[in-house]
Amino acid sequence: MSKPFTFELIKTCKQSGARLGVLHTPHGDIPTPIYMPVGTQACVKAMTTREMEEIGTKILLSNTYHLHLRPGEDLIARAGGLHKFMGWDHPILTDSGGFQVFSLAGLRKITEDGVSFRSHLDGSSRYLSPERSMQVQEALGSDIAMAFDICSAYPTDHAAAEKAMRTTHRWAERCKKAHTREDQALFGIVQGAFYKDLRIESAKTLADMDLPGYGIGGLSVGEPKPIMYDMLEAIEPYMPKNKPRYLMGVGTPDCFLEGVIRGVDMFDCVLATRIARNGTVFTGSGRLVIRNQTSAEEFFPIEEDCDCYACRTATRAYIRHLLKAGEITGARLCSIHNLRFLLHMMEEIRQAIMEDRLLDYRREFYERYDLTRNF
RNA sequence: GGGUAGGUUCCCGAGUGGCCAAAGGGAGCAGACUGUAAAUCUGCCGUCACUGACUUCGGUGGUUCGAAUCCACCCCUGCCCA
Repeated sequence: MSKPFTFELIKTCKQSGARLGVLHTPHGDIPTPIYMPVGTQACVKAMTTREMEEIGTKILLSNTYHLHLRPGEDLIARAGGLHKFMGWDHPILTDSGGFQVFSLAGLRKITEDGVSFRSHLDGSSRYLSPERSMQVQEALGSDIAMAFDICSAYPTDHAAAEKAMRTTHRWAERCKKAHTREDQALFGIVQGAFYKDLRIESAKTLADMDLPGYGIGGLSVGEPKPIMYDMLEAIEPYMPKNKPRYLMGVGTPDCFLEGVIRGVDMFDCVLATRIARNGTVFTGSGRLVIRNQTSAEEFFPIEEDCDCYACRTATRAYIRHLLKAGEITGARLCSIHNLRFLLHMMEEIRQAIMEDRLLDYRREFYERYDLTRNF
């Protein structure tokens, strides 16, 4: 019934080397490069699944850690799986919980076997391991499951980064062994912090495991962007050509461009929806803090040429008013716009790759985009 | 007319002799945000020549080394009684 998971590399951009492909999953095909909006708790904050479809979302991300704690994977399994539970009949990727272990530092203890931590909800003692993460993700029934990994902070010394990376590799093997669902792909995650030798070793080690796809983790955790780009360039030659590469947690317009040019196929990021709720929107000329006074009497859309619902129906002045008044619709309109902005940008990037002119596209983009109004 | 409670910085509201330019909210103005403990968090919020000075707590005058705080009178507001 369910098609095997495959990645089809359609072409590489003659100008930039960027990749154009299609990911075939049991819940549909995904064109790459792709941006995956994040719906941590089985919901992209402030958005309905219908709206997610309307803005052109092809796949979204959800989270093992959060859903395990609440409502629990068993309940979701009884509901018929995550797709049915949340009313999303398109592809879903679940993160393994590895990043939560990282971002909730202080509440956890990492051993060779796994991680014990305290629930941020009620303080109860919890335990996650590669096997447990696989078990939860299989119960959720996502199309793509991520291996349970260890994400190092920036900066981290070489020895600690190496140790975390080695453990991540062993855990990836354990994930592979524990993973049983044929209709779910398991992606490994490249680690190695900010050391090229470690990154390369990680890429090679994971490539040898012959997994259906690979995340690039541990980046965008506070390091300068050039360092992140260096890491991408270092591992690119060692990443399997016929497997999708997913740069985890990255989602600014310039990072999309620079990532795609360095061989990345997939991105996810909470930034778009988070800054939306906090009153900031993406525009082709840079970010706009629409919550600020300067937008109070701007009786025109966030972007005249944007096709999103917010830009078709609302003015900046109105959205600012809603945000200031604490009306949830303000956050919703900004979320719709920001997600659409990134999804649309990826559509343009794919088109540019198709036409072998991604470097031209990048130049044109930067001509309009004010990098001092970036992230 | 009598009694009573009160008038504090944009708003609400603490403060009742020095540690007060004055708690705490709110509003306002900014900043942060990249595999979401985030519709969150942080900063500013009397003026200026800003490690100091000046103006401010209904008004005027007084007591005191020193007053938003005590006294006198006046103005205004709420409530109660006639």
